[in-house]
Amino acid sequence: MNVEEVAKRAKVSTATVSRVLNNVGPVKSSTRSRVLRAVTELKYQPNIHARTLAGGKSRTLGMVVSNLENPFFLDVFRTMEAEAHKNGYEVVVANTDYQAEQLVKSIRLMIARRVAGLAIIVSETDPRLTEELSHNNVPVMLYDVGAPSEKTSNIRVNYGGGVENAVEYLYTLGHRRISFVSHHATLGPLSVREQAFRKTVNQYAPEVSWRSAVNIDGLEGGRMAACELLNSGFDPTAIVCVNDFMALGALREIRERGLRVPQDVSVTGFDNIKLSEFSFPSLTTLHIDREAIGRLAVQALIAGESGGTNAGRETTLETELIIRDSTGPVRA
Amino acid sequence: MNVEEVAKRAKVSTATVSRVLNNVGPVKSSTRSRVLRAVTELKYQPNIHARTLAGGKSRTLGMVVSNLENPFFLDVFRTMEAEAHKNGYEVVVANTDYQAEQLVKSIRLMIARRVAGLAIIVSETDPRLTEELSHNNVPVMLYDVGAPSEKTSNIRVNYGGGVENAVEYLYTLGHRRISFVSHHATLGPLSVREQAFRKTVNQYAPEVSWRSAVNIDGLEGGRMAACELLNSGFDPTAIVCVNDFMALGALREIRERGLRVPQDVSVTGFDNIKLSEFSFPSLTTLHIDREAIGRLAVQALIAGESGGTNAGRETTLETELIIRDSTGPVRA
DNA sequence: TTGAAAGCGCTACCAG
DNA sequence: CTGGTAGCGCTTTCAA
Repeated sequence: MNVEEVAKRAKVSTATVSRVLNNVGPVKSSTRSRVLRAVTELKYQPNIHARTLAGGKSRTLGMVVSNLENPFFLDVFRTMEAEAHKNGYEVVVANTDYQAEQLVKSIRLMIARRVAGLAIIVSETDPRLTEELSHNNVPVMLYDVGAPSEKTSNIRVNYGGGVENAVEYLYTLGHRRISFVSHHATLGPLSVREQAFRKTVNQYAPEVSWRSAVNIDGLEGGRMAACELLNSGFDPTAIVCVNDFMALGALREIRERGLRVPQDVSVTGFDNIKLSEFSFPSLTTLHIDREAIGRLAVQALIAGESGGTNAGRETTLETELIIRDSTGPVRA
Repeated sequence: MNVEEVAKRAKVSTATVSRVLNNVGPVKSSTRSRVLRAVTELKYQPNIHARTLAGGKSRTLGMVVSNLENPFFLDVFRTMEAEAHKNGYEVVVANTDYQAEQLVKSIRLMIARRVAGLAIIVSETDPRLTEELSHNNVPVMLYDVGAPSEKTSNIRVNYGGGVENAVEYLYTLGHRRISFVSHHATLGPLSVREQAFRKTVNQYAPEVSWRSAVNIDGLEGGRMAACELLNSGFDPTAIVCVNDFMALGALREIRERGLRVPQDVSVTGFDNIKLSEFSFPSLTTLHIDREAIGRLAVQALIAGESGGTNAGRETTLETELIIRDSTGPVRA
């Protein structure tokens, strides 16, 4: 099924069919309806590949994330998709599992697809990327990683500020032995977060001591990290987690040991994913506006595509401390 | 950047470049390496659209799901993707939010993309589909919905058997007032599940009474459904949830009211998502083998594409009762 | 073992 | 307002 068959049936040229389907150029309304009828009768679906090839432009945005399993990324995807649809775009997503090799593959695939724009929301990085990305001049939106440049917009979160808030809050509650649970500590954005934590607790040194644990991102990892901490003899009264997803795992480990949250150990997360309201106890966390991320990403990409001046922009989002039931005064 | 430039640089024809890139036909090894060098030097990425257009076949599988937010669907996606990659395919996903209109749009998009195969893992349906799907003859894999036909493979889960297991188990524990929490009761697959529940509890009537509540799929919905049930005066001692995701929400509501699980109310889920091990208390549930679903789907689609005989197949998966901490003997 | 050239299905430009 | 047609970048015969 192709334009030609539709054209034949509607007794017009393929050019006219194209005009009707794309709403461009003048078409007599009687002709238009004849074409439209042929289209429905034939159940014709334009071939997207032929379309992008001929038109030279794609209506698809790419999105690469580190871990779709983490609801944080899924939320961003959903808002990106909603915003994209509003503008007549589609979005395809790729997952890297925090592996640089996979990142490179995913980005190459996106380039092979000639996406109209590419949102890269990952923690890992690879030297090959900067080069390859700038080589093809597709609009790029980087979240949390990499320096802003000509063809690139950046969205960042003031993570340091958030961690600081959390730690200060815990200090106020009387906590003096505070732990940090994180993942992939060697990756840029994550190490920045750990440093922010260290810097903050060190402001209270030597009154406050700390210890951190690193594991894989996820429920399992959060649990194992908490396990390590609880076995270490450090005896933390509070655990600050790099994200809610890991915090949920930590919560589980703590309760499994018969410890109470927050009476024995306080826990904080980061992101404010939906699940954090539904855990038991509900999680104190720092809210990140995922909707803003998705919205800004799409807007930057679409603007960048049309040569707009939105590229090169850098936006920083602030976090907000959400106090729930997983934190409380330190035990006597 | 296109084949021609690569060809020029390697001093060969575009045909030869194509042969090298696709590993087809004979190419002298010296020529091959010359081409390969040109490719890397130029950072050439073949245009996927031109490729599928010229080749007439796509290496992309489509997947349409009702609710990516529910980890069940995400798990299927991940295994499909892994299996697809093994076979040199990609997969693109679309989300319907249980809306028939969105389903139709998504499927049209997939057809426009000329996917090599389409896995439809949704609960909603639309009369237009059967027609449109068979019109284009793309291999289709249907999960849980629709009748098997020529070009269609089906995967089903013995949901009824699972619900029966759960109810019997609860009966054994002494429960006599059992509730059912579900979503989208009007949609085929969901109503089947509710009927299975009713049928099973009715076997114990009048000794056992029941009441069900319907809400949206998700944490929020599970919570509201539980709220409704708990306010209804029915005073259930056990709540059977149509999936783990909703069960998590129900759990939250129950505990928020100061009721204990399982001492005051027992709860069961369905799916055995990772989260069900991490809730508090951990969730008794029925395991569905998502890996099998993803694997079977990809295999059926790829076989169907090459005209294999795998289409028309119907596979039914059994569930397995996983007993954890959210169920216990009824209170005295 | 290689090259020339004919499409794949569509859009966009140029005439009319 | 409409039709003819030249590509878009690639694969795939067919000859050489």
